[in-house]
Formats: sequence, structure tokens, C-alpha cells
Amino acid sequence: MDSRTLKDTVYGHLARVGKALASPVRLEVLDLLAQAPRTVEDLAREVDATVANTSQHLQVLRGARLVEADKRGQHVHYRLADASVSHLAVALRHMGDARLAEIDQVRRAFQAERGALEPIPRAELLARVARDEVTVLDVRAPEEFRAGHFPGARSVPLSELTARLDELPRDRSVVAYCRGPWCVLALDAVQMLRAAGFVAAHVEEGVADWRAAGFPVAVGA
Amino acid sequence: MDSRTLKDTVYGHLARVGKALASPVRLEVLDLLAQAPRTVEDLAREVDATVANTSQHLQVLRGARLVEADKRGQHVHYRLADASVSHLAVALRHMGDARLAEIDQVRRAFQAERGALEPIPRAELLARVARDEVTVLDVRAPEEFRAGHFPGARSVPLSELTARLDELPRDRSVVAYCRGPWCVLALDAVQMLRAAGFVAAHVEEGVADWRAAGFPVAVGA
DNA sequence: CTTGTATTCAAGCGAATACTTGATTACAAT
DNA sequence: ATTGTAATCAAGTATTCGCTTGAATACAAG
Repeated sequence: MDSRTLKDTVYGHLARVGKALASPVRLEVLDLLAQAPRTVEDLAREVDATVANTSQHLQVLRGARLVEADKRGQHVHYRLADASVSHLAVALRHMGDARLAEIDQVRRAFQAERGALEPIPRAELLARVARDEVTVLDVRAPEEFRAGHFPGARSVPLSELTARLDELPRDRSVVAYCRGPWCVLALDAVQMLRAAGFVAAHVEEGVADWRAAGFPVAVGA
Repeated sequence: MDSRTLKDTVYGHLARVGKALASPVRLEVLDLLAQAPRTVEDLAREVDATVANTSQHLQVLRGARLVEADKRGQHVHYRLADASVSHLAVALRHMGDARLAEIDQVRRAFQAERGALEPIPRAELLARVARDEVTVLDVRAPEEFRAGHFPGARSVPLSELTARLDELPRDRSVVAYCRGPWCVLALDAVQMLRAAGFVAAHVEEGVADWRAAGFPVAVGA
């Protein structure tokens, strides 16, 4: 076996992973699975594709060893294979953020359209939490919260926020977060909170980012 | 603009990056560029492809903003765009190492075939360097050494190693490294060194790995 | 200007990909 | 057993991709 054979084998297999990352739908699926395991149907609904098509994409991801599946009852639950996959997804996102001007542009346009202020940086959030100044609000779905959340965060899904505003203490500011930098739930939440008289801001980082950066992540209710 | 449009835009552009990572040749090119900038011709020779084909691959990489090029004299020098690209490449490699059994397998077979021992782990290398016990040997090409190397390492390209063995102190062991875990130069070097009576071992990490892990990397002669 | 070299462009062809549609499997619930 | 649901499979089609070949640029050197 010569060096060329080694390289061909290694890069050939790695390219299978690259191919799996080469579709917008699959990337969106990966980001969703980075939040919490899901069934095929759930994923299909969220990414706006047919079930058959979503299933095909999932097989590609599974072939590249990026996701794993197990059947519980009549549903097949898909999940990210392990932390190295999450890191890869985060690295890809950071690269896109840093280098693809179009992405930065469309996100800024989106934020501006909703009257959102700049997100507060991660270090700032940690400082405020250390001084016990803020309520940290997780506005994702309850399953996503359960699968992993910022330690000390309070789970209030966006859809329930207006009805549960009185749960939040009015003498401290609120920082909302959701799935990550391209998730708009936190922006909407901040808008609602401000309208209700709260001092509110959002952070862009999601649970995957915290995990990748080495911060602890709480699991369960 | 709605949330769907945002996602379509973002994931669409990110998928361009994924597509760029979907070819064995392009991945090999990226790994080479992670060592040092190169011309199209150099790359074509190293990856064993025609110049025209290599040029096409480089355009794809450039379209995904993974590499940049500038013309100096009659050569076009390509280089990685920035650190986020290097991190992405490292994350992809780690994922492959951790999850693709075939890769691990072929590498082990290769090492066994050359009678190589287990690589020494990064922490061990750092400890030995701190105790000033080893000569660290960079067996890559001189340009690659100049573009970035382990601090304190000595540059002896593999092709010159036999002729320059007397440069190495005989009272200490030698640790060789090259481009990364799938580069065989260090394995060959260790074999030569042992044959010449040295106590020698190799590390798998390359400069890109050290950089990604936050260690300092020396530049220049 | 002419020659030579490095790189890119353009056309063409076989292979692989993405999505749709309709059938099929697997199995829980009744 | 029958029904209903979740997921996968299979076939078909339009599109894209990867590589080759030969021509075209760009430009440094003589």
C-alpha cells in the first residue's frame, strides 16, 4: 500500500461527509438535530419538505455517520451522532459567518427589519448572570429545552410567552436566546417583551455554541 | 422577508461551502494549503491531477471563499482564506477520525506495515519539550516550515535526512512530525532514524492542529 | 515582436444528485 | 384480522458535477 492509496481512501471517505454537508436541506436538518432529537415527520414539517424527501436526506446523513437513528414505538428518532458532529456544524457556521458576506448581510437586514438591537456578546451575558442581574429566557420548544439549555435559564416557548408574562420578575432585565444566530424566535420574544414594558435583549449563541466553547449545558426539566 | 427566506438564503450559501468540501481532490488541496501557500502547478503535481482540473477545483474553493489567490510574477499563489477555514478543516478531520471506522482502519494498517509504534500524544510532547529532553524534527518541505512550525523545531526535509543525520544530537531522543495524521513523512523519518541508532517517535498532529488548539506557532526561518 | 510558461476558459460526455410520485414495509391500535 | 400511521423504497426526470481535451489569455523573458 502506498501513500497515494492512503490519501485516496482517507479523502474519499471524508468527501462523503462533505457531500452530506452539500445540501441546504441537510444543513438545516443538522441544525435542528443539534437542538434535540426528532422524528422524520417533525423534521419534514420544520424544513418544509415531503416526508419521503426528508427521509432520503436523513439516509445520506446517516451514511456519512453524522446522525444516528433508533426506533421507539412507531417513530424513528434521529439525533446527531456525537459531539464531533456538533463541532463540525459550529465550525461550518463560523466560517460562513466570517467569510460569506451575503449571510451577514441578510441577517443584519432581518434584525433591522424587526427593530432589534445588536445582540449582547457571550462574555457580557456571563458577566450579568454572575452578578445575578438578568432572567435568561429559553424560548424554544420544551423538548429542545429538556435536551439541553443554558444553566439557570427559564423555559417559556415563544408561543406561550404573552400568556406567561406575569411569571417573569419585573425588577430585572431579560435576555432571550433560541437555536442560534439564524433563529428568529429570540428576536420576536424581545419585541414582545419590550412592548410589555420589560428591558430585554437577545444573544445569538445557541446551546451548540456553548457546548462547543466548553461551557456546561444543563439537561432535563 | 419571512423566516423561511432567511433560512433558505443562509443555508443555501452555507451549502456552497459544503459542496466545496464534497470532493476528495479539493479536501487534499485544502490540507496542502493549510501547510503553506502554493501555486496551481505545485498543487496539481501533489494531488496527481492535471493543471486544468486543479485550476477548476481551486475556482470552486474560491467561490466558497475557502481560499484566496494573488498573482506574483507569472505564478498564482493560492492560500487558505483565514483561520476559520483552517478550523473547519480540522473539525472535519476530527469528525472523520472519530466516526469513520474505515479511516482509522486504513491508517492503522499503514502504520503497522511500516513497523511504526503508536504516535505520542500531544500532551506528552509538550511535557518532554518542557523538560528539554527531545529534538523536535520538522520533516516537511522548507517552505512549509517557513510558513509555520512548532516553536523550537528543527527543519530537515525528509529527502535530506540521511545526509544530515550528524546534525542531530545523539544524546537525546527525536520526535518527528509532518503535515498531519495522514502524512507519512514522519513515519518514514522515524524508520530512518531508528535504523541509524536514534530513539525516535512521531506525533500525528500537524501545524494546523496546534494552531486550532490555541498553541503558538512560529513563522520564518 | 516572438517565444515560452502558467493559468484559465469552453465544450462535451458519462456519472451522480435532488426531488417527485406511487408503491411497500413495519407495526401499533383496535 | 383489519385499519391507520410512520417511514422507506423504487423508478423517473431534470440538473449538476467531475474530468478530459484543446483553445485562449496573460505576461515575463529573450
